[in-house]
Amino acid sequence: MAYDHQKIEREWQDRWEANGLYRSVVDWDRPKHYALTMLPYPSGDLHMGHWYAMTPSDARARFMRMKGFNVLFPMGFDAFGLPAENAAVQRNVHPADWTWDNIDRMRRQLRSMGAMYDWEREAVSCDPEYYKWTEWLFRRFFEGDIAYRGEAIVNWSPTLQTVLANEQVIDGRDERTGQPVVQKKMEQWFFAITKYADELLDFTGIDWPEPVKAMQTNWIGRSEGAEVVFALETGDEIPVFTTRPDTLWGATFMVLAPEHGLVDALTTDGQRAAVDEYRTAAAGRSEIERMEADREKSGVFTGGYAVNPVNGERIPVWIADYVLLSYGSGAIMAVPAHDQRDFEFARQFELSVVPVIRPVGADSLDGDSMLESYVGPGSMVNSGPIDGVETTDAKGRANPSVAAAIDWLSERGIGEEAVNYRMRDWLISRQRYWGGPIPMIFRADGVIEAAPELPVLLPEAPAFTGGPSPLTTDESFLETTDSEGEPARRESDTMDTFMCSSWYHYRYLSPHFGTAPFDPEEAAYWLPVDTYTGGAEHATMHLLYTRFFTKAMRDLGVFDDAARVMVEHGRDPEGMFDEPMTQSRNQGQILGEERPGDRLVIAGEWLDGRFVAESVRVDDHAASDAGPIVGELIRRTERSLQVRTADAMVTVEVPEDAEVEVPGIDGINDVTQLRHYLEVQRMSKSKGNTVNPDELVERYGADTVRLYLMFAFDWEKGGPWDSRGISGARRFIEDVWKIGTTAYEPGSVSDDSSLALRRSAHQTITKVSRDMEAFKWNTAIAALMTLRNDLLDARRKASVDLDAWNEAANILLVLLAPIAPHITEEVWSLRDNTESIHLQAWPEADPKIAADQTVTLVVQVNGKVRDRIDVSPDIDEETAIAAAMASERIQEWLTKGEVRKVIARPPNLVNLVIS
RNA sequence: GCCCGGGUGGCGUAAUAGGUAGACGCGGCGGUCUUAAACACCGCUGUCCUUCGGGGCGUGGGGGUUCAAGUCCCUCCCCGGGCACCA
Repeated sequence: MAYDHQKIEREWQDRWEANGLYRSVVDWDRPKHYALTMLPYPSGDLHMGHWYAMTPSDARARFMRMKGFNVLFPMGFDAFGLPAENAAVQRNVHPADWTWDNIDRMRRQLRSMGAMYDWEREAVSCDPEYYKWTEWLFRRFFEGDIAYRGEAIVNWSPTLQTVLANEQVIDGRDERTGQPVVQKKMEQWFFAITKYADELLDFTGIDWPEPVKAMQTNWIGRSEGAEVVFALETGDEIPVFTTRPDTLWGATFMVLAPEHGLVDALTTDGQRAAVDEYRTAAAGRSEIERMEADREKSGVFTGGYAVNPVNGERIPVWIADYVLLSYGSGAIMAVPAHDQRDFEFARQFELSVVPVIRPVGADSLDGDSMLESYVGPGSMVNSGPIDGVETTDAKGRANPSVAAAIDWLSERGIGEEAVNYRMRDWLISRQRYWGGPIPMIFRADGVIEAAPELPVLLPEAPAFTGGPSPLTTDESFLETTDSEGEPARRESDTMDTFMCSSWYHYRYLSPHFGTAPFDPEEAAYWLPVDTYTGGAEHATMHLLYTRFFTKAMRDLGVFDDAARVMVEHGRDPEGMFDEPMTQSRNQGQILGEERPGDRLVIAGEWLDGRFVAESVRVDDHAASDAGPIVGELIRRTERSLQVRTADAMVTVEVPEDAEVEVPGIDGINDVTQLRHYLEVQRMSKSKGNTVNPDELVERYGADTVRLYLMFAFDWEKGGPWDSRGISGARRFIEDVWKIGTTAYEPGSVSDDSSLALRRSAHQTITKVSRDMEAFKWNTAIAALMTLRNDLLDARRKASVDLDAWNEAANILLVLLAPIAPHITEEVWSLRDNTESIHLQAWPEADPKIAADQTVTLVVQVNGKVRDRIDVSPDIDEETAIAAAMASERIQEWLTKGEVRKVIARPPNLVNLVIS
């Protein structure tokens, strides 16, 4: 019987769905496991990256189920977002239609994976049944003072006509489109994520990848120091945050951000023109320009002065764009002697430099002659009350000089200990149509209140122009009445789509629940998520937001009902709602395959230093002297080719009338049909290096594709696709088919052979169990391939008894079931089993059978392997040494010197040190 | 510049606690089968030397600890990711 993957996979997918094999139901008598994969955006087609992210997590969920857990493994769609609006503008389809069509297509493609998703739990974030509760959460956040309206300088994308959160801006560009972002002052909705900064820095009790924890920690950017108030001569006061209050005595000037509110009042008439000019220039400077490396310090003196509160000195106040309004108070005290930026600024504008730290084991510094700031340890000088105090490299109060300064400042009421964060509050307003409406209304009397009725539905027939959001002009949407029945206006902004994905794992529990975001009965059993997998690119956005959401929901009592149900069932709710996901893992990325360019033979002539082609011919085997230019095509445009010849890189111009010949492509050829070199990079349609999973599934079957993806890469790393390697995966699957479906006929059977096969099988159980627990798919499959090799070897020799054969074959099938669910199910049922293989208990290795009968004792002389001897695994030290000494090969080495030392690690190693 | 990963055959990768480097697969080479090719099957495959017993070298470079280092320490180089005038 031949292996027909198409028939088998289709049939089993239908049967599993029909008999509800993957329905998950609360069962308090069984341990639960909530497995979750980051939900996809319904972009249209499933690509290799989806398969790479989703099939291993499916295998993990299946493994946990066979291990005895009641597993919940849901799937859904992150369905709001910009591409739907772009499609609306470009192709005149409604975003909802475009989105739902894509979801239908992706659901079909997802089914072809053979994953164990419980589709009755599916949630789609653009469904009113879903976004009603996103709005509801916004309202709770508003009532609980987490959501607030604030004015701030925001990142405005002219391309997208919307604002973006800080996290969504990378190198001054929008992380999605790569288009520039400008600074703009606007009133918007924010979430007070900074209230949770300290709790978000605490990762105790959650098993998350170290790099993600590090990235979140860096992103939050906590720094400890003091806030000190400087009085201005105008009578105003400016609070300043500093991590080095101990260096206050060395503060010789102050710098404000150009946008700082007190700049106007401070500026003297004589400086006004210069200040205004600088401020205009700074405002026009894009974020990208401001971040250009090695920029010279720029700034302008305001003409105003402040008083250093620790010594009463009059210090000048400058403005400069190296001080950011968004960090701290937008003002700094400058200590040029001990801060490199301040030092550069001081030298640039000839401001005084006063050292207050004497370096360890060195003379006092000289402010006039020093060449760079000093930031190392030493002792305080010129610092009045803290003179002589030691200063170290430690941060905050752990540094004695900082602690002394803070104490002194607070005693006097000049300043106090303070903590500052790099992270800003989360800006969630988006000037878009295709998102969850922010359920707020602006009353005629100026009061802002929550919409009384939810959901606030998106209008169905928006007018898309490609310009500003259609919601801003849709009167039928905007006109509403407030809680007192008076006319009012709706908020026209929608919510950042990261809001939808911050709580979807709760909606999955009960996607149709009508009275709360989730059913407390389900939540009490399933929460929290036990295993969460996805891409590391979400480390500082999605994964930080979702942690914040859970904590805010907890504090607003959203989980109270679930906690009560937990108690009823004897489960302690303490700590259950502090973090959304207990364990998290990241998969790497599948990149495109490297591809050589065509080998070209080009005829033509040199003209003004350029080569102009008359004919271009593809010939993979052309000798390097077959024409004037022969080499690999590296890059091409419509009229020029870059060719790497044996010794040079040549740019060839191809006029329209040049003759192009590409064998295998009929008709008149042109340069665009030439294949250029492609290095390893991300798969993308425009580069033409995508691999279509649907085609591979049709040709090889989902089981082979799943197996290959899990075998060929270190899952956490990913790497470039290699189209050749998949044949090995297919061969393995076919061997499993043969092993399982072809009757085994024992020949001259030996107990040793039978036991050896059983040993191999039981050792495989141990390895595969350990590897699957740790997401090490490649080594789990390598172990299964070894067992396959042993089974094929046993069949060839016909030397094992039937029981041993069957036991090993069954173990192979059951261990492979999570990775290749269809073929294992089919073979299992062909072997006269009536219950699904996916309901079988995960096998336990019998240590007696798995134990090796002999092990290889390595004998080293001076640390180099000189012989190997088979010995019993429980050999004692004395016997091992004796066996080593007795070896003929070792005897020879022993003649070369005297044994000085013997190290024995029975049963694996004996090392003889001779000299 | 700072913070994380990482560097092992032609390629993807593997190596619980410092103890046989290269498991497993791809590719390659040789053979069987075939009129032939493909498939399948069998064998070999880090590298150099070899009297075919074996020996030298080998995990980015250099140094160190140890009986023993891919693994630990110091230092440098390269690649990937994150952050970056953060007071």
